[in-house]
Amino acid sequence: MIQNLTEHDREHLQEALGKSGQKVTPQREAVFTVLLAERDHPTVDEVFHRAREVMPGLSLATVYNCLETFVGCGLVRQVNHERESTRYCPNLAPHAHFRDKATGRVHDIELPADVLKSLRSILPPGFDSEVIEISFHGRAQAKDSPAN
Amino acid sequence: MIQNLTEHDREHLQEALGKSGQKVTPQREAVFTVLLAERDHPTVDEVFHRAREVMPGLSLATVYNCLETFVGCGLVRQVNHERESTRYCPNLAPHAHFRDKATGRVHDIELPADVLKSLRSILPPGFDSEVIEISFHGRAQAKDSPAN
DNA sequence: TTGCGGATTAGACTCATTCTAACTGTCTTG
DNA sequence: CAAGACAGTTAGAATGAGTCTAATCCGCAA
Repeated sequence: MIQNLTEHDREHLQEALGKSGQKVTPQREAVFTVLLAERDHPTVDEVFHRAREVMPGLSLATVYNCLETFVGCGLVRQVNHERESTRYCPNLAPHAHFRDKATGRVHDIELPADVLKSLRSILPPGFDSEVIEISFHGRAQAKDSPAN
Repeated sequence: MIQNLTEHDREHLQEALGKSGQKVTPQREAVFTVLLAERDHPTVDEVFHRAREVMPGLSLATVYNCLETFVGCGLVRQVNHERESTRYCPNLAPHAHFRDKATGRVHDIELPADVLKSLRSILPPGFDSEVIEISFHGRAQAKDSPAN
């Protein structure tokens, strides 16, 4: 089920970690692989269980550590909805999130540059934003393949 | 410091509670008063401490209950940022939130109808959203009066 | 006056996340 | 090779926001 990383993804991992002076470890590779394998915005716990199948000794603390590291070097994004468990997403393109009320599933919604721009424009002068989070909450019609 | 409710606000409270079959109680009035008095997006704990000054016997559980009730009948909105404590906001007009990295303070950012509309337009067909949350995270220049 | 039901209360509990301290493995330098 | 340094990993304890529970309170109706 969980494939190995492609050469390309492995380099991506290596480069991002390297830039902030960190190394590729088997654990980090396993966690990263899990994130890329199924892009369904898993929680830490879900990542933990999936990665365990491949690396049984892996500890929960390490999964937290890896994910934090990845976020720190820009490899993945955190997704928070209300006070639910944090989810992780390897999609780095600007996008919003839609959480389906019925299933709890999170879908990525593409965010066109002009919309992003108009959104930035509502900030009064003096406000300088690095991160914008946009999340919708509602119902999605069927369509069970998660929109990446 | 904490004024009594204006007649207008009291009616607003009464009406909203009444609509969902609930009553105005001294505790609810106190909590609501606190929310209106200082619109700085307080956490539950902050609401608790402020309301205590006026009603010393008030319990934390009740503050949670009141706030949940208010959210349920549309009197206030919850504001979540990452995994920090939930904050509460009596501003019902559509608006985004800006969290100042330096101070942690949350500012309301007016959200013009056309921006809101363009935002809604990015949802693919089949996605029906009831709630949109937009939050910025960055630095705000000085200006210590919270932009309501 | 009795009883009902919503509201309130204190404290126990949950559970995601963070912290701590010990351990591992690798790299360096002597 | 030995010794130290050091990042990374680990299990389990600690934290803390939020929820649950069971007892109590209070206004009102029978």
